[in-house]
Amino acid sequence: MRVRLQDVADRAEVSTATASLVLNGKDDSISGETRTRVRAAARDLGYRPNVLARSLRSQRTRTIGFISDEVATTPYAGAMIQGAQSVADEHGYVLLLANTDYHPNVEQRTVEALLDRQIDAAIYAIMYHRIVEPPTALGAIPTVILDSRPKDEAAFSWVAPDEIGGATAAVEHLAKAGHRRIAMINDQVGPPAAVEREIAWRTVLEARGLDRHPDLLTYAATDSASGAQAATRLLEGENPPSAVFCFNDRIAAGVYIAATRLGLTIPRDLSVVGYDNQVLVAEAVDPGLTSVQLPHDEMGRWAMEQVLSLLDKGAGLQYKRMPCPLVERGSVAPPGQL
Amino acid sequence: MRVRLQDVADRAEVSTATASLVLNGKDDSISGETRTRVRAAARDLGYRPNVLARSLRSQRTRTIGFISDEVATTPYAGAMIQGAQSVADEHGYVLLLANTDYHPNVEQRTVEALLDRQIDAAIYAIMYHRIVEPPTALGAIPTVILDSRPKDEAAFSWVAPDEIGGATAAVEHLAKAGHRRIAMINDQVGPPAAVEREIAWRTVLEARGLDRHPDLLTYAATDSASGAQAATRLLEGENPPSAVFCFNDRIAAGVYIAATRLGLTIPRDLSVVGYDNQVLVAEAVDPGLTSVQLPHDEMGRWAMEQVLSLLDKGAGLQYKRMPCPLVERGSVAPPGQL
DNA sequence: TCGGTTTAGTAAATCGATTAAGCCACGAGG
DNA sequence: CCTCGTGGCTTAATCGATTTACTAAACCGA
Repeated sequence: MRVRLQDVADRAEVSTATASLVLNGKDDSISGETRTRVRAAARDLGYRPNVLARSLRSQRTRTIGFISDEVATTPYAGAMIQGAQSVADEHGYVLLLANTDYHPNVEQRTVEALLDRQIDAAIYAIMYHRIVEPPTALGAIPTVILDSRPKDEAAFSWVAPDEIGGATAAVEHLAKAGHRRIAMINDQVGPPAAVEREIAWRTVLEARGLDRHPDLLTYAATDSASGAQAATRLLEGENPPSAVFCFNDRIAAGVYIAATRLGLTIPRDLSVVGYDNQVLVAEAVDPGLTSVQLPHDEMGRWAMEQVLSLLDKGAGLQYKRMPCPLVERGSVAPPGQL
Repeated sequence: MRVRLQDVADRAEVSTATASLVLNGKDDSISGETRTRVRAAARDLGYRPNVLARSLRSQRTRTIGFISDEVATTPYAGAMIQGAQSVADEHGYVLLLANTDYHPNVEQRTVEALLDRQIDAAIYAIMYHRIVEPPTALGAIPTVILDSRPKDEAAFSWVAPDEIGGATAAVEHLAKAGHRRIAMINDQVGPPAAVEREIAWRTVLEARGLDRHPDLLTYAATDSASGAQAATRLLEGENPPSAVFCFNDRIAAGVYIAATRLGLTIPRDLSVVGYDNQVLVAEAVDPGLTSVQLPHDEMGRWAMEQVLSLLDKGAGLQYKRMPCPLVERGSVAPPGQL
């Protein structure tokens, strides 16, 4: 059996009250001699408090619920969990994991399972496909939304990638290299990220007076095969672009495939920029893919910090667009003389 | 404030004992009329038991600790967490996450944080780089080792990929396509997985009487740049292989890069098989990479099932090598006439 | 009518802490 | 000599459930 406070108290020949007071540093009114006796007893027995019992009394569990719709499906979630977990750890908190399986009923059930366990607060990490509306049950505790925006932006703290900034940097990078015909292959499903990246792309073209022919915009599913198809359409069209900005790295990989099949060399004949900076993809292609990094770890950290300050300092709601830095590899060069 | 059992009891005009008995189905000695009253009260008030209080009494928290050295670093962990989490969920259990950061002190600390929270059991998921020795503190509760083997194999249940089977299938696949000079690019660090895959490769070559020239084996770091270097060595040697079996998909991606630079076409001039089946990599290259799948989800599920049966049925220790199926794409063809 | 068994429910202990309130002895002040 | 204050502890209530032991009333057959 585990050592209880009672055991410590017995060994030090004091009451549990005294033992508790000493071990929690509220020992103003305890004599130095007793203090040492209690501490020695605790050390000798290897006493560790039962957090359950303490939490029941204090009404705080130092546990944060992490609710996610795809803990595993993408490599994304991992980095966010990692970030959140490490901040939690620094503050003596722990993460309780839940999974919604994209299903409202499951979500309802798992959120309740967390609340039943008296989590102090929650992080609702729904991948950035949509505007979310967290289950009402979460209204009972501080909740921060991670990697997405709530329907009611004033009701929750939230953090999401600065898509506009990231996409702008990507397109500017191409423009600065000298490209005047910069195409975009966007996600055909049209999640918020896609909408924002497209706006940024369009804005840069306008601001710089670049070619804005409608053929320069096309859509694809977010896998490399679809990306290759879309790129082929683009490159075999009447006025092929000299650079392509892709919704994600998988599509960008498809652009590589299409380019190679058409006898084009990257970056000599075609420059490419991706999004997500999936190292696995970006380094699997040759030359390495220049891509915009999604700040998953930072967002996870920010979310947890925000949760804790909501909890400890009773701070107010906040939201943040986390910068998405451009990671340069070898897929961008000045346009060739075609 | 949350609704307590007391509130339900008050509303139904019974004692908390009766309310508890009814709500837990131990109502043999409670009249039908009272039963309905209690249940109605609970429903009306939306009563949900406080799991903390229950756990304190019952000494079971229905919580499993998931200890990992890289929750996020690889996309692997996600799938294992996912598998474990979904089985846990089916049984009304919940996952408490911890992170060792590869650091024994941190590990010690976080494991204790979990034990302080009275987890019922643990899964110790250390990525398959090494033979592990879980912290002794875990001896106090049932523990299953996931994706690796314990130093003392008889002390824990464990599950790891069947590397021998997977690698054998990969090399056999190449041999059956007609290749007689099958090279291997292995991980230069030499984790258990590398050792086993190399044994399997060697065994198939021997069994089938294929070329076993020492030049056919070389080593690389597990990224694509190093893979490309190693492949270049191999292909520019005196007797280049017609097929390469790679320790992982990133190295395989390097092989693609090297082949292209040398003017070789995959699979016409060179067949390639990878390991890990990282979809992101395997589909980013052209043609798609044939690769051996690591059964992360299945291992996660198995580990959790084992944990729960240790817990519920007091079952005995077990271990399992989970099969690694070969996923065929387009990177293997019969050898050309060189 | 009486002892004995059911039936239906309750009081109270318990899990392992925290903490407000109270008690006792001793020394100082009036 | 009595009271008051204070240092140094302890007692007991509390958090929200579960569960054992017990009671009170109804019932039952002789």
